[in-house]
Amino acid sequence: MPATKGLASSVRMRDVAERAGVSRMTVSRALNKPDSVKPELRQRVFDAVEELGYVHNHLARSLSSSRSNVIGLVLPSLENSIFAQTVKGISDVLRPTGYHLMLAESPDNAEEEEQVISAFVAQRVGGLILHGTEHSPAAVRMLRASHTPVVENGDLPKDPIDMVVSYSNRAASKAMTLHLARLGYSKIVFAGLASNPRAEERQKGFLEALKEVGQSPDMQKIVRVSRGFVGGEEAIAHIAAHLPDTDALFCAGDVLAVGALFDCDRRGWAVPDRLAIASFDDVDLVRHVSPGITSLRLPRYEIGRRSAELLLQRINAKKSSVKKVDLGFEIVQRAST
Amino acid sequence: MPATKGLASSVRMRDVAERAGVSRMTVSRALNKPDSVKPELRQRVFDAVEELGYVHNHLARSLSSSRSNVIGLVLPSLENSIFAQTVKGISDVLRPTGYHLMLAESPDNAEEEEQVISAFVAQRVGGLILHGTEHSPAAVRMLRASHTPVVENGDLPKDPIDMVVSYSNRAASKAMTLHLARLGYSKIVFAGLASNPRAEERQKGFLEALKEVGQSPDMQKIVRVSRGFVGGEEAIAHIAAHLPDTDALFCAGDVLAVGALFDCDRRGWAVPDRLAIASFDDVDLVRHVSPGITSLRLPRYEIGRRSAELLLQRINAKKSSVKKVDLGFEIVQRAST
DNA sequence: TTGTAAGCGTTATCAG
DNA sequence: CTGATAACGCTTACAA
Repeated sequence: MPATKGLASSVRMRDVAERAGVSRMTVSRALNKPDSVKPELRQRVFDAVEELGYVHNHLARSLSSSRSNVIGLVLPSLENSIFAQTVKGISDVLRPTGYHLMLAESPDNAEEEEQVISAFVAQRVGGLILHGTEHSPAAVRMLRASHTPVVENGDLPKDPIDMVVSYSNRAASKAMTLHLARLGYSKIVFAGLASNPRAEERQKGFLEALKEVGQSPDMQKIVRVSRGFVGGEEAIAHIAAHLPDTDALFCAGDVLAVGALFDCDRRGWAVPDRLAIASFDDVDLVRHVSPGITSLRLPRYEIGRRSAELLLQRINAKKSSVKKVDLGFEIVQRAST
Repeated sequence: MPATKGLASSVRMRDVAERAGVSRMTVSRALNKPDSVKPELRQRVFDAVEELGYVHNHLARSLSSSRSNVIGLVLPSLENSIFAQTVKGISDVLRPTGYHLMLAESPDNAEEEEQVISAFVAQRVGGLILHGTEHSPAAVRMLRASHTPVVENGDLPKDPIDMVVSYSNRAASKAMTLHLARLGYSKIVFAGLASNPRAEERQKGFLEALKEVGQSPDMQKIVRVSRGFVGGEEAIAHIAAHLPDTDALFCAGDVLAVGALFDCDRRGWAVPDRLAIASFDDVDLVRHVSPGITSLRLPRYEIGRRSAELLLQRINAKKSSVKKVDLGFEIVQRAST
């Protein structure tokens, strides 16, 4: 049993207790509920903690109390800075509460996500925020069985695991397409990444809008491209080669749209006269290029804030009322359309 | 003691043991060292795990074994996608080992970092990777006292906490400045963010290079700007107003450089003829703008990979030899200079 | 190869 | 307000 190797740390609560001349429980209380301990003893405890360099063992605390102070966040990728705002929203809520946020990256596929979720559940996190919208049945079962409070962020799923805070990818995509139609564009092409559930919703929204304005929801108007700036170039190349009369390009992501814009520049295509460009997700970059790109502004920060709030409410079992929050979106019209 | 609220999960190892008709130890072994259990029993255990939806409790495991399977990573910000590669490097090493990476964001100041480090130590992580280079004395004491293996990433500090895997900000900055001088630029301005230790090292490198080419290390040649694209605009505005004969701008970050390039575009300044632009950190964006921006390519992925490797070696107490790894950098010459 | 007993460092409970 | 004791769920050490 002696911890000869591995996790060291050595100083235990009992050491602090001895040093301060009190029982372990008094130390525990001084640390967790300072007001419940007489000022004098409390001070002795704090001094002992300081002198010994004691660091509370949350492992033991969680095990014993059946409560964790960590919230897990699963993100599909860190390459995309769009999540930075969501993280900030979560942190701002969590900071004053004593909860800590730990994130893990997981590719956008249910199997790998299951590994990550499983690791978080194994650590018995107090709650989980998931960006992915497609989950393995095993992951869902695990989450439900463990009663881990969960908030999903990436879309408004039909059958949520637990709580949802998001916007509708389909509605946003549809709204932008209608916006383009209203501006007079009639040959709109949609460029998106290879299939993931949110990308598909965005496609559906695009097609729905076409139908609504009396056009055939033609799959030919959808181009599937690679990730990154190069994806935008691919979209333009496709248009140049196969759909030359296209008058507007709607990209399912900022980076794609900027890549497309750069490529138009190189080709001498005037934006928006030869081709209008619109994008999904209003990151800083799209308003700094020229022309600025018309974009969908999504409530990234707010999603983080509300997610954390709901999680804390559920954990503290105050309200369990709210299950689904649709935070909407906004169209930012710029010079590119 | 009953877990009436909070962490639920209910299914314990003993439940699995009963169901499989074996002792808890056999379950434990089947889970952790499958080969040490007879195939038949092992299968019974796995079946029971499956049927009951059991998820291993790593809290209890770590507490009991004094070993953790999580590695913590502290990043100054997620806004900057430069860290995505480092995270990938770490993940690639960790994935096959059963270790899990958990990241936390911490602003670039020692006090807030201390909170985050403290949380990780409280969770008794198996190892820690820190990007910040400036740490509070308390944080260092805590890390040393807990014997947590630590790798620092952001620079090559004089007095490392434990291990270091990085490049030299000063050397990189100096090399790029000398590169510009070699190309014939003689009125070089350096634009950087408000002070953090790495930013200061970059300034020093710039000034050292100036001295080396026989120029006065003049603080007037250093502009302090805001974060983001707007910082690049500020740099150009400063040059236009106060240092109009500047022939090259060296930005201590990509986004700054791109912001500067965009602003030159708007002003009708030809790059590199009116003004050459170079940047720190070779992200995707800088080679997609036109002209492509000359940049310092830093070994982000490799830093992650080596950091994780060193950490695992230290944890497994194989080699404790390597303490400091300088991974260098590379200058990528493009059309902007 | 499997089982038994003790303990990891904390907190819940209840008595004082 | 403080302390003794028994868990929390797992693994180490040792015995069979």
